[in-house]
Amino acid sequence: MINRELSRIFEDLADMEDIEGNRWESLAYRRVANSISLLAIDVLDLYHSKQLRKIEGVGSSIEKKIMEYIETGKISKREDLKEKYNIDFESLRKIQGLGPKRIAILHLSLGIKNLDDLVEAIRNDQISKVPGFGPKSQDALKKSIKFYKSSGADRIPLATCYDDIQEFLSKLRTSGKFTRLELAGSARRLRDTVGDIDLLCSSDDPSAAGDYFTGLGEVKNVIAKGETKISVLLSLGLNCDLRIIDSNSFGAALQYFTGSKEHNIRLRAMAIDGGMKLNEYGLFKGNDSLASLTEEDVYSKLGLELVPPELRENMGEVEAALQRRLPKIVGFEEIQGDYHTHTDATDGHSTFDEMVEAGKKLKYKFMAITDHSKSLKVANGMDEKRFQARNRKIDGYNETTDSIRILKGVELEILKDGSLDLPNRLLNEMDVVIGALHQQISDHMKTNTLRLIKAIRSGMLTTIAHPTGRLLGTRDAYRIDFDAVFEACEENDVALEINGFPTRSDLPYDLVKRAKSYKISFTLGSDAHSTNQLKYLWFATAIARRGWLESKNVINANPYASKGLARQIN
DNA sequence: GCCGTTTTCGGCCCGACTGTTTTCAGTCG
Repeated sequence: MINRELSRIFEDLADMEDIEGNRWESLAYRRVANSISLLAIDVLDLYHSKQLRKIEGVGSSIEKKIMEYIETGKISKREDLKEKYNIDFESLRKIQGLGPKRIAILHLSLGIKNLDDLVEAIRNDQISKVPGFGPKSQDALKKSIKFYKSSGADRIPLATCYDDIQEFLSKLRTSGKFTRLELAGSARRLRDTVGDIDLLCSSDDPSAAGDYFTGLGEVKNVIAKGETKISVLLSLGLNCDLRIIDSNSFGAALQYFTGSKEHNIRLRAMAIDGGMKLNEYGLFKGNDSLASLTEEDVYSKLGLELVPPELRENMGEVEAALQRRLPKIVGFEEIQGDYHTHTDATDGHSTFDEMVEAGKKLKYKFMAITDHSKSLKVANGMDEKRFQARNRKIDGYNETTDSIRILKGVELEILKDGSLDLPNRLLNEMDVVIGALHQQISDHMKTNTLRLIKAIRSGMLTTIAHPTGRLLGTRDAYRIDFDAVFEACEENDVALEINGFPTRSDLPYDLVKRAKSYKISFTLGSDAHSTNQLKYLWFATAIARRGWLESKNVINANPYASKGLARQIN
């Protein structure tokens, strides 16, 4: 996958154009760097299918640059600028407080090219003597470098920190220092990964509230502290911004700080077109405030339906809201059970009884037990004999209770040649057959795609498990022609899984939205390997919401769900 | 360099905070 590399290259170009004073080119490059970094699909595949222009912000000039990069490994414009600015922007830009301009000043005055040079210059007390810098700047840079080196990855899966965030929120709420406190930013939009935590509050005594906040035990370092904005580093390794807001403009502020940036830019441009101005204090016409108390007011005065936070990505939601055609996205409370769980019969850590009890406690109407098939040896995958015994056990259990129905399931290996890991006579007994690629993945798109399509056409699968195979921060999506796979799913009544396991989050939301344009159903699964991981079903639901799915698209939200076979409802 | 329910040209979001400044530029979100 070349996305990360390309995204870095355009950031690099943006930095150099900034120094050159070409503000708008810089803006264009930065936009493209951002939209490429959000893509789950390989830009290389978009190149092959001649769809580069479909990437947000890619016009003719940037399209040419991407093609040049793929065909020659270089972009001449960048090579030219690199002659002039031989600087490692990538590492230097990660230091808080260093932007392109200040990096350029340090480069011109001290010859600083990279992080090592910067550390050396600080050690020699050279920075504080550069015009525009001073002792405070030097000290701040020294601190930033220290924090950069001690911190790990910049974004972490939402599901791995969401409990911590909620706990932190509830501690703040019960402190009595705030009249209102809300989560904003990408965590409120339920993006699959978060880079920092944005909080909004109002208080009768803002200054005392701010002091309370910076004095918390969870706060490791205070980065900035003003009257309305405080920025800190939390001990759980995330930055946290707290904005202190007048309660009269809470709705406008909540809208503003929930983002996304791209969504807000669209809204503010709309405001301008209507002779208005939108900022975190409200929607204004001249000096008159038109809306500020609630988010709904702001959207309404702009002529829009209230857009759910999960959809605010500038991916068509503004147009839909304008035409009052926003989807009624599936509700968390509509999800009646889990389509993907494991037990200690294979690689899980909880027993069958423990998992079933936990499902019952969660008031699930159904739960599919989908242990691995025999070829996945590392997970102690089960053969036909073991599955038959397991199926009899499930039948026996279902006789004893009406409160939950346990579905006979399997996460089935799709073998290298696209054939299936277990015989049809066994698969016909199953309620849920989730076909999965785990082993012997090819670098060739065609090979992977044909392998999947052959399995889909077998007539035995109900669902494709974690379709892209990506692991957040570890492994990119497999190279697959997703449109061809979606088409095959549509033709053969096979559903797509949305896997809520934190490092998977697969399908990613943008591909969910793309798949929705086909007549495909979706199953949500936690992929829980122990009872305490069943909560990941909630995050699968979050992805479904971000992918614009309605309850009719999601089998788990459907009265047929407990009958098992996904193909029954298509 | 991109983009279009006014526009294929002329715009391009907006404000807080910081440090180094005598009024503002750079950075950040």
